[in-house]
Amino acid sequence: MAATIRDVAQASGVHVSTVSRTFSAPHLVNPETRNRVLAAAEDLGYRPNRAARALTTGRTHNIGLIVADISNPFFPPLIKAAQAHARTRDYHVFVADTDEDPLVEEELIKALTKQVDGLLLCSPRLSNRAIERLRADVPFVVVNREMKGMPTVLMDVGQGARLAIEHLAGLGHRRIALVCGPSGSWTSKQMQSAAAATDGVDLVFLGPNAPTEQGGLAAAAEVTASGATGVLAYNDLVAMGLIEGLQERGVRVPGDVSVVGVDDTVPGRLNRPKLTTVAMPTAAAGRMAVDLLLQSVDDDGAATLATLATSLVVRESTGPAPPPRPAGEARP
Amino acid sequence: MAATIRDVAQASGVHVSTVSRTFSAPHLVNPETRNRVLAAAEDLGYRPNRAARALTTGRTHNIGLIVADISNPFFPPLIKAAQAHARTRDYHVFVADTDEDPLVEEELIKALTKQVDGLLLCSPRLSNRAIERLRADVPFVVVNREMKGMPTVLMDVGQGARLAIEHLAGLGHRRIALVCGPSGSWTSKQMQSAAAATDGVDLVFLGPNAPTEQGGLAAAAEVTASGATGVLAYNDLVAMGLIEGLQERGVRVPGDVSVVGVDDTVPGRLNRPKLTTVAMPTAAAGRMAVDLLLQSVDDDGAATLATLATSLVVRESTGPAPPPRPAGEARP
DNA sequence: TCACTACCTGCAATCGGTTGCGTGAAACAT
DNA sequence: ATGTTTCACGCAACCGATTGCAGGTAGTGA
Repeated sequence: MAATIRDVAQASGVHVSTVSRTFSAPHLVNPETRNRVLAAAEDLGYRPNRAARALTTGRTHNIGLIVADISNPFFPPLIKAAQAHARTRDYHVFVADTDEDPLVEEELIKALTKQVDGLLLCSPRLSNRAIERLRADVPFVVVNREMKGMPTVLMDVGQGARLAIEHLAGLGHRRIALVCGPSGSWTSKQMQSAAAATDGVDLVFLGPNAPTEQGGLAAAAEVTASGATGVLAYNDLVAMGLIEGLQERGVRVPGDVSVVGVDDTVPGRLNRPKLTTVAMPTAAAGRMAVDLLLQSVDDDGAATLATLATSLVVRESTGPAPPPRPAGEARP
Repeated sequence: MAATIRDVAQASGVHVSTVSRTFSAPHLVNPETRNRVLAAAEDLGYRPNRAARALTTGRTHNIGLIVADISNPFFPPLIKAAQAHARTRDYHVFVADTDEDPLVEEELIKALTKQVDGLLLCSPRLSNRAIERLRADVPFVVVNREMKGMPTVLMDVGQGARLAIEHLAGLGHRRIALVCGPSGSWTSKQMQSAAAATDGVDLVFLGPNAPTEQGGLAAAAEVTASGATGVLAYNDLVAMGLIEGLQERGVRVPGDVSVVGVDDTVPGRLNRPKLTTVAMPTAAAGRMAVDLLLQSVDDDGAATLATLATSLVVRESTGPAPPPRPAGEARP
C-alpha cells in the first residue's frame, strides 16, 4: 500500500495535522520540523491523496474537458493547450469523448461532475435547456457555441469569413458561393451574416450540406451551376470534397474556381492544391477556456464572453479570377 | 450544495447505511424501502460521490490514459475506442498528454496514480527503470512498446512490414529501401528484422531519420542514390515527406519509385498520390489495453502480451517496378 | 517575576461514502 | 410455547486528508 499521511506522521514523530500543514501551509510549521517531515515523506515515497483532499476542501484540482470527437483534428491542439495551461495552474485535465451523442454527453457530464471543479464543453451537442440544468451542479465554460449567461469562448468565424471573401474579392472574384454546413449551424449563420456585409460581390448561399468530404463532393454540382468562381466552404473537409468534386468535373482549382476552407486542419504537404483556409485559434481558445473556468470556479461569477480572432492562411487553392464568361471548357 | 447520502437518508427516514446499500448492494435492502430511498434520491437529485466512495473501496472506477501526443493522428482512434470500451465496464478514462516529455510523463503518472485504478501508457518515453519503479504504485498496461514482465499491447509492425515488402516484391521491385526512424526505435528494429527475412530482394537500410515529414524530405537524396525502386518508410509522415522530396527531384511516384507508409493516419482524398500504407489496429489496441488493465487490476497478475495483426492498404503510391536501368531521366 | 504575545503543534470533528457486526422482528420448525 | 433461521436495518469505525480551536513553550517587555 502507498504511504499515507499517518505513516509519515509516525515516522517523523509528529501529529498528522502537522504533516498535513507541511504540505498545504508550510509557513505554519517550524522549519526544522518541516524538514524532518519532508525527509520522512520522501523516504516513504509519500504523495498526498488528492481525492481525499478533495473531500474536505471541495477542490479536486481537476477539470474536465468534454469534446464531441477527439478524432476531429480540430480538437487536439485545443486539448493540448488546455492541458498544458492547466498544468501551470496545478490543475489536471480529464478528457472525455462523447462520440457526438448527446446522451453520452449528458452521462459523461454527470459522471465527471463530482470529480472535477469545472467542465469545459467543446462544441456541446446538448440542448441549451439540458446544459442550463446540468450547470447547477458544476461550473461550465462553453467553447465554440454561443450561450448566453455562461462563460463562453468563441472563435470569430464571421471575421474569418470576411477575410476570406475580401481575399477572393481582391483576386477579382465577383460571384462567390458560400457552401454552408448543416442547417441551423451557428458557424453557418456567422459566415452568412458576415459575408452579407461585403459589397461589390454577388453572394450565393448553397446548402445545407453534411460537414464532411461527402458533403463537399455533393456540393460540386451546385457550385458549378451557380456560376461562382470563388467559394468559401463550411470547413476544410467540405472544401476538400468540393475540390475533388470539381476536379472530377474538369474544373481546375484554382484556375477556374478558387476555394477557401475553414479550420486549417488539413495536414500534409501532398495536398494538391494546398488549401487556403481560415485558421482557428484553437490553442488560444483552450488556454482562454481554462482561464475562464478557473476564474468562475473561484468567483462563481461573471459570464464572460471571449471572442478570439481568426486569420486567413493563403496557400494554393485560391488564385486570380478567370476572365469573365469563357464558356466552361470541360475536358473530354 | 449537491445532495449527500445523509440528505437522502433523512428524507426517506432510514439510516445512511441503508441508502448506501440501496446503491451498492440493492439485494440487501427490502424492495419497499429501496423504492422509498430511490424516490427520495431522485427527488433530491442525489448522485453518489465517486471520489468519496473510492476512499473506502479503493476503487475509483477511473483509468488513466497517457499519451505522448494527442495531435498525432495515430492516437485519437485508440483513445476513442478505449474510452467507449471502458464505459461499457462502468469505467471512465482520463486522458493526459505528455508532450513527448519524459519529465511531464512522470509527473502526470504520479498525479494520476491516486485518482485511477490503473494506467494505460501509450508509447511511453520513460526509461524502463522509471516505469518499473512507478509501477509499484499503480497497475500499468503498456501500449506500443515492448516491456517484459508487464501487460503489453503491441501492433505487429514486423508482419506489416513483411506484407509491404511482399507487395513490393510482387510488383517486381528487386531493390527495396527501408527508411528507418530514430535510432533505437522498436518499430525500426521490428521492420528491419521482418524485412530481412524476405528473400529475392535486395534490402537497403537508410537512416536514422526524424519521424517527421522533414525526415522524409531529407531522406529523398539517400533513396535516389541507393537505386531502390521500392521504399518502406518508417511512418506515413516520413513517407509523405519522402514523396515530396522525390517529386522535387523529378522522380515520379509511383512511376519511378513506389512508397509504402506505416500507420494509415493520412486522411484526405486530395493526397496525390494517395498513400499505400500499413494500417494499424489502433481501435482494437485501445479496447484490448482496457481489457488487460481491468484484468490486472482484479487479478493483480499475469503479464499478458497481446500482439495485434496489421494490414496493408494498397492505394496509389505503389505500382509496378520500372524496367531495369533506364538511366534516371530527370526533368530539366 | 509576571503578564502578554508569537509561534508551533496536537486534538478532534469533518468531508461522503462503505462495511463488519449486532440486533430486533418475522417466519418457520419442533 | 420455544428455539432457530432469515431478513432488513442501524450502529459505528474507517478510508486519507483538512482545519478551527486550544494549549504549551519560549521570548519579550515591564
